[in-house]
Amino acid sequence: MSDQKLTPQSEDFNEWYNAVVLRTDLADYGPTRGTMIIKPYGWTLWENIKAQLDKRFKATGHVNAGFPMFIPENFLTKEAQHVEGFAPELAVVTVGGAKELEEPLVVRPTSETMIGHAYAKWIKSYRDLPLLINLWNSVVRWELRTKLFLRTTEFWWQEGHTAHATAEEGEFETRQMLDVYVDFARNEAAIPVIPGRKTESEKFAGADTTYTIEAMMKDRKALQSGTSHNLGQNFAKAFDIQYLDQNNEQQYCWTTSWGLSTRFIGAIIMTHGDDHGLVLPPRLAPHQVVIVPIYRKDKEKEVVMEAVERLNKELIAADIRVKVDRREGLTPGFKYNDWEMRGVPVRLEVGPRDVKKDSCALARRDVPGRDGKVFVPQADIAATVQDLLDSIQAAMLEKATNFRDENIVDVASYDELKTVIAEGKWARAWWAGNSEEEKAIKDETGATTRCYPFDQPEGAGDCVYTGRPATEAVLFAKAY
RNA sequence: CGGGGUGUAGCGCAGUUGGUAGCGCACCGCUUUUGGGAAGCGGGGGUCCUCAGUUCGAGUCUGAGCACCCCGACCA
Repeated sequence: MSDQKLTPQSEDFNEWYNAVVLRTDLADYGPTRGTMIIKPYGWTLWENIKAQLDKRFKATGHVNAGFPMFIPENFLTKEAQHVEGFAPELAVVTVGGAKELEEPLVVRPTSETMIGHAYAKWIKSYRDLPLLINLWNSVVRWELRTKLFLRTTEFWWQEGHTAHATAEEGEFETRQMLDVYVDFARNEAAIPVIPGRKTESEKFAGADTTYTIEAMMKDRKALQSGTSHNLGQNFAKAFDIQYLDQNNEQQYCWTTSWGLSTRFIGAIIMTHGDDHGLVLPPRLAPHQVVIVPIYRKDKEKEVVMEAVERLNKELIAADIRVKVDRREGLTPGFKYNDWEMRGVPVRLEVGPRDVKKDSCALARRDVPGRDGKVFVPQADIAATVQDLLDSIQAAMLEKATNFRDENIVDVASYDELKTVIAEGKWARAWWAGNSEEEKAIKDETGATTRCYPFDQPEGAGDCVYTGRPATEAVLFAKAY
């Protein structure tokens, strides 16, 4: 339960974040370093995220499956880039059933290799393609520095894995699934992500191309919130995923993978949260409406609760996720603050005075305090609340979009880039540099390339760092 | 894995020259309260991070170990 005020974001964003996660009961620390217990409130949010994504995956022809958590160690070594990328962060099991294992087992950091093994067995002919499978699971990466939701040793996610007959189909799939993430982020989470392509140095280990959605947090740091990889034929060759084409010739498949994790909860927290706590987008919030009854004596309680139950039923009947706060011994004022901290989009208050007037109070979370409170008739409450939820959802997206746009600056020189980054903003610049030059910029400014955004400026220009002719602009920002 | 810091009730902390552990919040009970973070009274809760040492006696002194946090390097 909540007690005192939170540290304001402006004072210490990091402390604000940790306190919000713990005090709103989204998550807790696990007993071993870097692990996270996702509590029911956080898990319900994750379930709502899952439902929206899963719906979109099914609509694009994908099916779910379950794959083993233990991967034979030699699988990881088959794709050169992949091993190099993941070797430092693997958890390895060497003992099973009290006996030393013949071959150590890697706890999956991601399932490309296990999928490669299976797809090689399953795919024989062009008739078996495309193969479109998604996994909902958890993976383990031995991170050195962890933070709840953003980077934990074990995290939950979905990983899609597909195999196709042609390069074009593979690329189409990779882009299509990034579009799914963009649509989900914007329309369900009210997060105006920027889709784009990663530079060479920021690519997934083993991918030809990595696409990303980048989100701007309230401290203006960037958060990579979902990725989609075109794996080309790299894994197909490493795992011998071949099919016989119409001409009776063996061909290597073209594979993709794409993932979005519980990190996205961190994106929601840091995109919308304010000094009062969480602000959850109505479409994903575990509770869309909380009803707080107000009464003093038993006689008041009786009439108030009668109205509360009636309103509750009407909202449930309209498929609105509603919770009645029936806790005794807490003042209404306490409950207002409590649910505000937990980010519930709409609070509905009913007291004796409302009962007399057939009214109730509606408070919208995106406008905290008394300012966001209006009195409305009880009649047609479901329609009134639904309108309010829609309007909150839209307002949150608009606010986040404005914030994002105000904090991205086009820069024409390296000096300008340094200034903009030092101000905490993102810089968009013409770019024709290589990985070493990216590294140099990171060392000097702390900023990394986030992506070549799909939304590009007109024309061409000179690279902000090297002065070489550039045809693409890249986004620089400090990132989580 | 480097540099710094911290380990005492669920959380935040105090604990004097070494003398047998306390405060606030939270929790439980009762009473009065309840339209923007209520109050009184009564209660429960501790391997003082671990191990070893010094001492009649260690939360306090010594040594070793462990864990966590912050800052860097590495990463969804």
